[in-house]
Amino acid sequence: MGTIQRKRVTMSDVARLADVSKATVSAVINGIGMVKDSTRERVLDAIERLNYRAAPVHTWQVQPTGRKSLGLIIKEVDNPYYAEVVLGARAVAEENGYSLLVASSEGKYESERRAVELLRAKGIDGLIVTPVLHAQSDLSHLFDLQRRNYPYVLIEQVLGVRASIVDVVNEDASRKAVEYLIAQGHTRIVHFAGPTYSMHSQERIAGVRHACSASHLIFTDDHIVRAGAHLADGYRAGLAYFRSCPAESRPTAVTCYNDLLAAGLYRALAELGLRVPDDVSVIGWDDIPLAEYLSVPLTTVRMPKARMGALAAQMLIKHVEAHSVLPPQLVTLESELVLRASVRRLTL
Amino acid sequence: MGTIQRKRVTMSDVARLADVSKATVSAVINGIGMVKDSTRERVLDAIERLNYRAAPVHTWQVQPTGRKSLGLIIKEVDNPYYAEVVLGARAVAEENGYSLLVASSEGKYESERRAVELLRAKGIDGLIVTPVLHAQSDLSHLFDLQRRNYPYVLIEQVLGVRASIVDVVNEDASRKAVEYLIAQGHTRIVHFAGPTYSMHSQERIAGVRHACSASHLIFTDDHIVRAGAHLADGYRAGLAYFRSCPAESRPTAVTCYNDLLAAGLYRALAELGLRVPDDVSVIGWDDIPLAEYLSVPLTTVRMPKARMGALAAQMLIKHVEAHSVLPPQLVTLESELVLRASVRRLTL
DNA sequence: GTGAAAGCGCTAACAA
DNA sequence: TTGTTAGCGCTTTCAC
Repeated sequence: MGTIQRKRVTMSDVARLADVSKATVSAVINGIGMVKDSTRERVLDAIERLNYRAAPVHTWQVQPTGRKSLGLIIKEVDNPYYAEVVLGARAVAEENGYSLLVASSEGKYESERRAVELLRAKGIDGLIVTPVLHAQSDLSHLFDLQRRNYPYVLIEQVLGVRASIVDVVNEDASRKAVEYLIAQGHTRIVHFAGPTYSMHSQERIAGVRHACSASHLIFTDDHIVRAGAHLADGYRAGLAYFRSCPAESRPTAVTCYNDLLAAGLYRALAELGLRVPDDVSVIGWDDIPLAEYLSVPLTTVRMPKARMGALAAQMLIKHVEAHSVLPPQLVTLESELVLRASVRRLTL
Repeated sequence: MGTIQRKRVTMSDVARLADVSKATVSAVINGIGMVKDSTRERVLDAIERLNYRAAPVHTWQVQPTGRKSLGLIIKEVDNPYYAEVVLGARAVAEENGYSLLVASSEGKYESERRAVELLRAKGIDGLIVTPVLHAQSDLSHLFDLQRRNYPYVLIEQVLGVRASIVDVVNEDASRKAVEYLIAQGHTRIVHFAGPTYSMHSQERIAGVRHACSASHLIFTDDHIVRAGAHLADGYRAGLAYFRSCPAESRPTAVTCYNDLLAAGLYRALAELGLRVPDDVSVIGWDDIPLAEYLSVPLTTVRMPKARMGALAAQMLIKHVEAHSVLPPQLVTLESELVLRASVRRLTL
């Protein structure tokens, strides 16, 4: 009663209390070998009495089957974009006998750092990271991995790290999207921007900016609306922006950091009595499954989400299973503009 | 060249090649203590040459800060329902200094089993599981946890396991939903059912069935359409069902296993020229964020998703940190019918 | 700065 | 069926 646990309860404690040897305790716990029922009872009872929990065993021998594992650190749990990336990575992992463990940084550097350290320390075989953009861009946790010769792959570029990377050319896609809008006769374009912790967000802004200036369109910081990454963000930003926007200077088209933003914007526009695409054209990014199921199917820049995850997993497994240190590998994928019904051709 | 690696490369090998002691190698890897630059170089070089990867250390001492961890096994990565559960669990975990690791079974028993074993074997401190319904209902992996006195919490009931559980009364909610439809004058109700591996799916079917029979409504197996859990499933099933359904016997209302199904159904109906709610009323389940952003905001049964995750995490942490074995705890939450625009009042 | 040696909690091999 | 013993790969004193 009220006994204070000073030290971790160990297998020896259990053995002592049950009056058996450690080996017997081990046998009971792992359900191997034959142990007399009465003995098992005693052991189990001792375990409960002491609240004993076996310490993880670092089985230095061949990994027991089904213990191979990969980690994946994403940035937003509730973003279908990452869901598809996870699914792609998971498929490849399973194919190769690996289990996939996912952690999310939710855009916070500290969380990412802790997740990286945790997964490595726990003996997960390798890591895929979608790194958050950080003010001071502290890469120490990644350098730490390098030092330890720990296999990892980055999804999304991060400057200053020599590692294997899978990424997409974002600027290119932005250009295509904006050029398409311009070709349809749009001249007043606004961009709803994503979170600052995302490199993709930055690249998409830059892409839109360049494409506009290349076409001699005016695109200032006023044409960038900081929105976010979720449905509610698109709704809020859309409502605020279009409410305070005089009808005559209203943008004819909006490009959104992602499809979720676009879907939220749809609703805001509907509430304001504005129709898509008649009054406002909308372009999204990612091509999440929802995009084609919206009331007005969404024109969007398709990211090869599952492919990115799959490729990263493939690369990672190669590194994990290599008998020697492999040189970093860089794969860059293309994105593609998917034309649907959310953009209207303007009469000139 | 071509040296075959017979055994795992160990720290001793590195020490030998670098001509230092194991302690020095350890110091270099962990970046602690002062090591002469030239020595560090030699060690790092040896690590690379041998492709050495430090084995996970089972630090029997106090866990280094930021190593506390919880595992959560979900059933579908790309289902916003689980995203919310994860978010709820994650928030509580972080608050208490735990990192959350997520694995998905994708509805497959084998995956669940492997994930459970992996997370336990790797020394994750505790587990939350949304168990898949399995034909033979093999619970051995859960009993294994019991035997090991390993802390875990179930989300969704599973028969025959004495464990801490967080769940929702599904049948009740089904009844409320159907009674609401009936009160609105609906008499021809069809249910789009979810995947067989989900207990919730079964319960929702049963709930609808009971509610109908309680109101002397005809509800046979013909009124159950096996759909699935995703947008595409709702679309496919919707298209198939309503296409082959003579107009005069067309259901006036559809209840869907989840909101995703409902959203997919929306699109199918639109393509068939049927309007929601004018021609067909729709009720969903879960109340995912999307529900209120649909073109016709969806009436749905709200599941306390984040709360379930949060509560499970809270319970789990209590078990993990308890100094003695705690008795299983059972929490049952209520769900709530959220009235939106997708159900029409029928004139009689 | 570095090395030798002790010890961690556990499993495995073998003897009883 | 059970106990004894010998490791496992790593970190950690503590001399040098």
